[in-house]
Amino acid sequence: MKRVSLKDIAESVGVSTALVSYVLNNKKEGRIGKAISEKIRETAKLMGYRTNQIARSLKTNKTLTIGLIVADISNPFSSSLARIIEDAADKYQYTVIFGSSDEKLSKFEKLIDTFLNRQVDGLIISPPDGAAAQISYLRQQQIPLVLLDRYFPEVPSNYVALDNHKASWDAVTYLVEKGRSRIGLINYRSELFHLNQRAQGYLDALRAKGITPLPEWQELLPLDAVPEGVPEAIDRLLHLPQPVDGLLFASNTLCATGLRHLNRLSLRVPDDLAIVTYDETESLDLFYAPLTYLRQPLPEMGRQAIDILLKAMENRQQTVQCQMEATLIPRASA
Amino acid sequence: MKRVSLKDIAESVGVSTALVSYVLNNKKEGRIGKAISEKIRETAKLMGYRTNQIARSLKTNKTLTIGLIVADISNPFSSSLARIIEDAADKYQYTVIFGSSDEKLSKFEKLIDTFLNRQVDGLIISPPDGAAAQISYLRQQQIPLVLLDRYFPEVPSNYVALDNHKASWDAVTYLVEKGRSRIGLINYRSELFHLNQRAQGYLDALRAKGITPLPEWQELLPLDAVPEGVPEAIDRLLHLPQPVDGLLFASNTLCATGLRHLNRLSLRVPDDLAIVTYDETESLDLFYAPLTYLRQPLPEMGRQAIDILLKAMENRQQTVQCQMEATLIPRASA
DNA sequence: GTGAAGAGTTTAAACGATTAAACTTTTTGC
DNA sequence: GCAAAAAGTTTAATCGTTTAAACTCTTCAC
Repeated sequence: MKRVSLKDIAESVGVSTALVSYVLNNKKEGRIGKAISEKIRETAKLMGYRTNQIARSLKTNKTLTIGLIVADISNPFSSSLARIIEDAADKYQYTVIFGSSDEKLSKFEKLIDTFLNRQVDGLIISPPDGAAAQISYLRQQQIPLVLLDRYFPEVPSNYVALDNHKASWDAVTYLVEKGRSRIGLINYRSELFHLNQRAQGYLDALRAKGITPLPEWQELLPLDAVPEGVPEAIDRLLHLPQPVDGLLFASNTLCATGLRHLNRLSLRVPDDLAIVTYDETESLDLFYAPLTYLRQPLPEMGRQAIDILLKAMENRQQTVQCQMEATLIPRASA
Repeated sequence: MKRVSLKDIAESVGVSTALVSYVLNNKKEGRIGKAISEKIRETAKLMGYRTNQIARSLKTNKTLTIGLIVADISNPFSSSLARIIEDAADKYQYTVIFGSSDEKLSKFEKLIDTFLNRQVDGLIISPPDGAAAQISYLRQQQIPLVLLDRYFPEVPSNYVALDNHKASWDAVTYLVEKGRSRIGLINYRSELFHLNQRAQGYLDALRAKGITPLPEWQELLPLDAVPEGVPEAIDRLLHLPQPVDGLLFASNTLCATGLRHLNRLSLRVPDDLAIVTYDETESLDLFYAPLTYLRQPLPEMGRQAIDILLKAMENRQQTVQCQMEATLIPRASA
């Protein structure tokens, strides 16, 4: 069942492959005989022709493919973005290949390698900790790229990210204004700038409100120790001499794990503990006190990422950096 | 910043491109001079050579790419499978391109088209309603493929799917044995075989237990009316002259929407209403009565799908059909 | 009638790899 | 010493497109 090529059509119609190509691509408008053009189209359809995109890519040096690297496609945050990017890319005929780095630099490098070998036209990347050098290499190689969700302030590059400092600031300010004064933060232990910004915003907001943040209010967990780590962290925060009365989760995963644990405790949200979390997941609704959360504008972020990427693919010069704002959605938990 | 090709290396070293190709691909082992082989490798590294996978694909007629079509990559069911498939594919050097059909035949056809133009080596597909003809076409074209989660009993093809009849049967039997006698089912209105099996298993299990299922116990919702539909359906079931005392959700989305509504009602789960649902999501844990659910063996399903696909890519003849069993995980809701 | 313009089509190279087959040089056996 | 085998390397075709340039007819103006 050999696939039909331009040549097959050309032979069948009795013309050159060039003509077939011109007709099927609507090039040389008007300069092609009506009758023959019809005949070619017909024959192509009849023979079930489909463009070999690989051959075309080789010749045109465009694959119409975008590489998407996320931390973990099975995380709702990533998969929501993936969906938005898929749709936006599709509008411009682009197809998306994806990979999950699992926050591991080695996996990340492997994915970059694979995607470059496949000649992707551009990359949308949520880089893991330590990927600054790779990003900088890609830029130097003039690979069109946009960082999404995370970036490295020391490495110039396009990015679309949340203003995490402000988001944390808003969340903490809100908690303080709701009367909380000892506010905990559960975050990852990592060098990732966006996570540090989440911490910094938290600290700065507390200080701005005249509260001196205690070091023990901040719980930092290794990236790979969430299931056990979060419950322990919560317990520590609740067993301080002065237990926290407010809590901010720095990610959906931390929060989901945390809520499961809180469900088992006797304390009551929000009376004993007010909670705000980053990110939106369906589970936030089902907790007995639906969670107050920081909504990231994912649709805008995804669309912006594609827009910037497309621009970068045309013009490799300029750098676009896009800071988005989170919206605090107040609900029952705080 | 032109990319480096075999030719560039060949010229730089002063040999033919053939030799460079042989060396870099470790072909013709032993038949190549040690010194020159070293030199070539060195130069390749120095010049930053990377294989142009597009050119290779054109020649070898293999793209090392798998097309994955799901209903919606942002649905946790799909993205979990995507992740498993990504990992399994990666083991064999395959990359995954994906697309969401949104349960629309037209989108599905477009995706198939795009993926075939891109010469994917094989397809893993969760087909939407009405896609039987396309599947049958693909088979006739000898495109290696595996259906996942759904299949068409009238169209022979490889598939990996749940034994949905048994899963529903188990769930209903469990509910009846827990003392429930009026059991509702919230399902989609569709021709999709797997959904019908979920309904059929439900009906058969009731009858096997000597219960005559009332038609009004079965609520069928259009695929695009979940947000409004589910609450209404629940209300109808609860306002029957003899309200239902057990309920089975046929999917994670139906359930998530349902739980949100149930949270607002005064009735108590499981006392007033026992619930079982298909699929696993983190939100099931956070409902005040953690949900009893039917766990699909996603890791096995994903791995099997890749296994079968790889086999199909070698040998287009045989058809493998793989029925998996769901596990009922009893928890607080029933 | 003739040269130029226009219309319609073909030629042929190129993209960057792979690989069978051919070729050249060295080694080996006797 | 010399043929044959082995070792090492090159030649050249090919995959299926795209596309500039060349080519061949008509048609038209004057």
